[in-house]
Amino acid sequence: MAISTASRALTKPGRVNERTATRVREAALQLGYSPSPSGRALSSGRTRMVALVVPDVTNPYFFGIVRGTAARLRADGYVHVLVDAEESVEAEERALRALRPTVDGAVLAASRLNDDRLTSWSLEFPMVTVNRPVPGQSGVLVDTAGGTGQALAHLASLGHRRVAYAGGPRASWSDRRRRAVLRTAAKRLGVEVVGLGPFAPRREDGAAAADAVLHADVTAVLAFDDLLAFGILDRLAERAVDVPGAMSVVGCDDVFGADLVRPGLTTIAAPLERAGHAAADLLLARLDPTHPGGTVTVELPTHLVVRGSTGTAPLRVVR
Amino acid sequence: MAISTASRALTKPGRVNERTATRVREAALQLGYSPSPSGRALSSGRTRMVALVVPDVTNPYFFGIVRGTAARLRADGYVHVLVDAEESVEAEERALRALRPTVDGAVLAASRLNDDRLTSWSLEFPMVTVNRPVPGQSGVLVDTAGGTGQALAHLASLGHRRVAYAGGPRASWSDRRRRAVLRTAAKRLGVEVVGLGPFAPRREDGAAAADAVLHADVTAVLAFDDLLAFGILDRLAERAVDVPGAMSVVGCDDVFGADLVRPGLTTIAAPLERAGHAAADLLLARLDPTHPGGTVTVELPTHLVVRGSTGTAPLRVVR
DNA sequence: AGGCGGAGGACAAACGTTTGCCGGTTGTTG
DNA sequence: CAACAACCGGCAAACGTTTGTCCTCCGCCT
Repeated sequence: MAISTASRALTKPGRVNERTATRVREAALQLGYSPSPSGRALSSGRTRMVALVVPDVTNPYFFGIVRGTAARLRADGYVHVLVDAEESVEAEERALRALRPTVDGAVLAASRLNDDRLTSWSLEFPMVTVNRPVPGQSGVLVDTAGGTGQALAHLASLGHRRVAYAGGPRASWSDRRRRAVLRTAAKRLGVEVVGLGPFAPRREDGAAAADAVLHADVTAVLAFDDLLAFGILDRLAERAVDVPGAMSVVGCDDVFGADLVRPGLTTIAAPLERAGHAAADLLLARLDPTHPGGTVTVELPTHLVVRGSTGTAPLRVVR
Repeated sequence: MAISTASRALTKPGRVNERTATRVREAALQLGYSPSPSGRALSSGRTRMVALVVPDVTNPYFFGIVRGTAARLRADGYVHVLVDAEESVEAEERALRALRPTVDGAVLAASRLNDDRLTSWSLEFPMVTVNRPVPGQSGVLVDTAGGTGQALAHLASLGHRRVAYAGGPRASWSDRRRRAVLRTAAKRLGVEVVGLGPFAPRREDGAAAADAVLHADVTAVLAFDDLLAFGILDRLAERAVDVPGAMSVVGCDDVFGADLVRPGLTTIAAPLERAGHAAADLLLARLDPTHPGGTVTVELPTHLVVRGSTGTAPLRVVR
């Protein structure tokens, strides 16, 4: 019995006589044999591992993505290495460099890399981005811009006529798209939108955002994300501004915690777990050599979750 | 120039002539050479990977642990594979079985496995547990029991005389220890403690817990963890019970969100990031062949974070 | 009977390291 | 000057797979 026969018996159904195959399987079972991933990797050049890079593992925004990606990968017998890029371009590149020989591909969520670096990495090994379109690359996008339009309509129907947008980083693709959508939606709905920011998508930056909002003479604010919205709520409470009585607040993403704050945060729910799932799906397709190439972009819809932080517009006070 | 010389030049400082070593390093740099992890793993039997198993990646309790573990591992050039055991014993064992040949060791956070299985796995490969002592194994424990005593003292000093403990799963080692600590602390402080539960450490179970608490004629409740406390707060709000006016609530762990709820949750802060760090530290020590063996248990202290959910006891109403 | 082809098994090379061993050169010491 | 050690480079085996190629049977067809 040659080693090669055993190998084929276990991995190439039909290649060897069924009787021999059975004999091999039984022996394997009895000896407690399981193939060595290292040996496999060395021989095949594939490790069945995928890197999942996120800017910050403790940001609840990424929990869903991590979970969705993991679930899809496991279904195909892949495992993933989770990398925390610490919100830093250097750490992100360091991780990619270190992991490139180890993994078959990567999922990059909300990468901080610029287009050039991203493109250059995408030549090195198969990767899929989430919320970060790269020309010529497959990716998953969450249509928060569409949700923003919906949120604005919601506010308009509540009687708000002047609304602030507490925006995110200028470098953010999402932010750019949302500003664009807001412009046209505002015109359509007859609502005035005041763009503020940029603010970092962190709770601490909510104070500055809230102050800017209060200064902007509006009755409602759309925050770049939920973390920023949390910070805005904190600051508004501190300044004794009633939510939603005097000010309505809308977040984005519906992360863990959005229903913990009081009042509950009205927010644009992003299907993050599905996004992770889709990203892994795309990556696995690219890793499958039998699969036709080509780049695909998946865009996932969002929906508005209305909680207590939005209400009818207060009567405008002319000052 | 033999391959072996190059290998030694890169990994065994001093073994080859410094001039040769430099030459090798330069060539490596120029050719963009980096050693293949697969080849290394095959030859050395070590992969420089570690499994990190948690019952639920979306539970904020584990964020800190993940982050701390990752940081410590990265410092030694290890990477980790994050596994979501989905709160299931089967999934946990499946993951361990699948990963055993791939990783050098494992960190098990809050494992759901019973002692026998755990001991049996610990013979298979090096592992370290967090909050789950296994005889003869290294581990990290967070002293939430001590914190519970502190919390009870806090409540006593606010005038509470009868306090409920909304306990966690019977299988939980933490829960058992905390019940024991509460017994003696209650005696010392002259406070009556009513043990309730078990409740699953999830927000949804907070409703049942809150109802039990309201029925127990107490003025304060210590919850098994923050998630349960969140659920209790939800239910109390629903039933229009003022917190902390009519009922004080104390959580445990200080997870993300504890300062988002209104009122802010008084809670026993667990140094989770340090726990992850310590766990990785222990594991790396065991993986280092030059390191003396022996099992170590690290116990980390907790401290009470007082927020708005605890206040002076209301006057007792006799009914 | 001779030729053909398919099935099934074996051989060996290849993947990229690490490491035990050997041997040559050089320097040191009695 | 001889003996010996230290230094340093090379050879080859080993790790555990996968896979291209070859070989041998065996049945079948003409």
